[in-house]
Amino acid sequence: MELRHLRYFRAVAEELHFGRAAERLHIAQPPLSQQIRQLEDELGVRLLNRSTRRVELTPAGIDYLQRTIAILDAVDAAGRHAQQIAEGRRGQLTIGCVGSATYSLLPRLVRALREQLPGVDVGVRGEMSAPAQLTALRVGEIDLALLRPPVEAADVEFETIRSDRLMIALPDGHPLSSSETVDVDELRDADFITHVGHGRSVMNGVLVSLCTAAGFVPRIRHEVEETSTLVTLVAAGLGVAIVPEPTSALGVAGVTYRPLDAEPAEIDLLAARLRDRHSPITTQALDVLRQI
Amino acid sequence: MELRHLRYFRAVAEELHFGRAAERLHIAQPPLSQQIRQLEDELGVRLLNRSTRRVELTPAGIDYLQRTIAILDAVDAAGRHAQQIAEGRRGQLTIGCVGSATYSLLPRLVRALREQLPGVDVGVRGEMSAPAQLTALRVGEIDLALLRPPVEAADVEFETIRSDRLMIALPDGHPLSSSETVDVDELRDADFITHVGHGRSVMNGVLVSLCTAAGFVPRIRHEVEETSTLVTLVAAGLGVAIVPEPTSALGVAGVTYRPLDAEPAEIDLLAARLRDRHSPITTQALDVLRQI
DNA sequence: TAAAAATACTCCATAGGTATTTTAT
DNA sequence: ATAAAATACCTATGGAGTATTTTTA
Repeated sequence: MELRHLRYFRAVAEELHFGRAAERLHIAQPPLSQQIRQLEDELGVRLLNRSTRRVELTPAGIDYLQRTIAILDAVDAAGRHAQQIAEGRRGQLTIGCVGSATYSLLPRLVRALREQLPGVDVGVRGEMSAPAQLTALRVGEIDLALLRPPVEAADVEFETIRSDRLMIALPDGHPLSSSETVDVDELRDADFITHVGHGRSVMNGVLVSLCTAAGFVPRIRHEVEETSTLVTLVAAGLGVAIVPEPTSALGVAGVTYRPLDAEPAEIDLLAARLRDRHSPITTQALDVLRQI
Repeated sequence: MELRHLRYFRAVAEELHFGRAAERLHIAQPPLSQQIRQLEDELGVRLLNRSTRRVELTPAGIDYLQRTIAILDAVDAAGRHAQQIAEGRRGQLTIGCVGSATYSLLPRLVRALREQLPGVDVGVRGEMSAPAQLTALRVGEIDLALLRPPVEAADVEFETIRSDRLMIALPDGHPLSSSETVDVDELRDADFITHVGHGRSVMNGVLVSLCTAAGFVPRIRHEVEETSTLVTLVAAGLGVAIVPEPTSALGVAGVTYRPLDAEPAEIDLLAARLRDRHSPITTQALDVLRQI
């Protein structure tokens, strides 16, 4: 049996007329009669009661027609889905994200993806350090990483998405909040709150290198896992923190942000994916990401 | 596209080897390669990544394989269902039944049908008079009727299923319950409870003809719609009733049944269906009915 | 270099066309 | 008498076979 038989049967069953059905199928009537008979012979079931004056479905034919339509639709749907998957418009996508973009860029990206790629099932893993994201990429835990430099990995492909101003997060009423901008030098005596360090957090490295350039070693009083914790501790007056501008999107009360006078004064946000396994879905996602 | 493409794709996708798949399909390898390429070209999607050393499914291919298997299974299922419908082993069947068999034969029949024709969806309309069943047959409300003679209808086909002893239903302690059997003559002064008459109930006709043959007119005190009501009224001492033996299966307390001495002493139970529209499902049902 | 997929070509089975017959109203 | 399905027969597309080449691990 072939789909041809089903397509022909559907036409005859819907037209209830071999001549018109043949016309609709752009074939002559005799081969249509033959194919229908072939189908019935193969099934061993009469699907149509026909005289020269009337064609009608048997009970078995009524059921078979419904199933035939469902099958033909399923064949079409299978093709469309395969195309969508090949184009990256359908499937699973899990995105990793550093803490400083988890509450600003990431939600906007997810919203845009849902809108522009409705067939894609988007998963999210926020508050991941850059090294953790590289590992997650390699083991397939995430398909796309959003992280900050410096990162080195030959098997990963990077793309700069945006550059974020470095800010100093101060408790409300802190002496330094009176000035428009804050110089790194002015932080010589400050207590710092950072993400846990030793190469696990990029921002920790930024803090150390900026202070070292200014000729002092930062006094780190608290190390935290999550950005939300970091900002909350600042609000509680336990210290200050250097953060990329989007962190302010968290909107924790009691924190004042001031631009940091430093060189460099900005830090990039990168999108990364594995160099091999260039799945079309990550390509589509990067397209959407660039539009934001 | 044809089912051939799906069958071939399934084989290759499951074997992940064109040579073995071709063997499994009993064709040579080159035409298999051609058909797969044809499928991919038609879809515009690469389903398999292949080198001379390794064949593997693309993400689109993985999805397409699942759908392919579902489609091929659906094609098989459609054929099987059509066959079952043609054999009367699948479909809808509604059975009408007179009151006196509604509580004995009918439940047994339904149980047997569920067992022997599990694909058949059995519906039931009990407590129907013979004329009502004939009408219901004609309008397609029921497919099979269980009724008692006399019935005349040229468009309906009858088959005698069984013969039931006529009984007299008496309130417990009724004088006549002391004898083993009851003669019609002894009922000359009895109050009768019957189904509503005037050709609507066969048993009503039986009562009248038996009494007329014995030379008296029965005193009918109550006419009821349902057999259960009839028996309940007997139990309440409001009168006696002539019923076919299976009515006793109702098991209402306070009623004594005695064989009736009459000519005839039995009444047939018939199965009936429309003479045209000989659906296979009613044929199957009659087979089951005969086994009971 | 060896295993396996792709290519090149050939052949024939059968889908589809044309002409005609049968059938039911 | 006529419309429409079935039958008979013919044609040619394309599915499948054989032989060979290409590719990559």
